[in-house]
Amino acid sequence: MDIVTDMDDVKILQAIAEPTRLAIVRQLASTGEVCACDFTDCRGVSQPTVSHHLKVLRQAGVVSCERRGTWIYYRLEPKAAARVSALGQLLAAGAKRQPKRVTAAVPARA
Amino acid sequence: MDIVTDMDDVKILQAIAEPTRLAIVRQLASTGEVCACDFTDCRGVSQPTVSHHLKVLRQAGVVSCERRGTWIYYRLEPKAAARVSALGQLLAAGAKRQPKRVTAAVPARA
DNA sequence: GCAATACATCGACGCTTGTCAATATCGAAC
DNA sequence: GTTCGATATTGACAAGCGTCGATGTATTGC
Repeated sequence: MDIVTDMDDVKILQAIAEPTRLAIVRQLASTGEVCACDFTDCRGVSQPTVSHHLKVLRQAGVVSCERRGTWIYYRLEPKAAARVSALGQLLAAGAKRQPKRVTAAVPARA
Repeated sequence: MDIVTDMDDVKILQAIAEPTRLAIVRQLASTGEVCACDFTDCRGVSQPTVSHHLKVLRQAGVVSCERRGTWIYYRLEPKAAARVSALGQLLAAGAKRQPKRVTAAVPARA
């Protein structure tokens, strides 16, 4: 029950690749835990829109929530954060690699 | 000329958040440099579609290309890779943070 | 029970995106 | 210059996405 596919990565990235949702995630990363009502106030979007974005983030496994009385608190999901971190390091390592040129000037398939 | 906004991050994430483009980027990260024609073969999409995806990645600053004769070689752009890496580490650090609970059980805006 | 608050869902609307067939452009080799 | 292979661009289409107003659900406190 721990298999993770590439499609999960796409889902996570899609969830983060939107201005409002990235702002939400950034706020969660800096604050640790945020009440849903705080997102509604800080961004210039309506309450249903915030709720929709939070649902997208939830379904992608980027955030999780916990109800405490009237309020619902959101926090980052470590597994998703780890996936993004791993991908970032993969890309950074790949970009550092110097163009090898070992493969002559001919495409791989020849 | 080195200012980088949050919108750039969104652009980069949007570019990567698509199955075919993520596969392209992953291949670039592992191989270091790939000819455009190799993408056309490996994925189940047409040549114009690959060209379109490469354009999106180029405009987002995720990849750069260099012409060598008939072929065009693509590679990862270090700056974009660094941005993804930085965001990933930010999220990982934010997710590790234990729910503080210092803010009682009342939302921030009170 | 009722009213009030916080959040989710629904339905509809424009806008964007991924895809392809057709066509154009560019460089190499003859 | 012409032909050929590699890549880019165009135009069109369906599908997906972000947004909001209206409405529904759930919890608290009276």
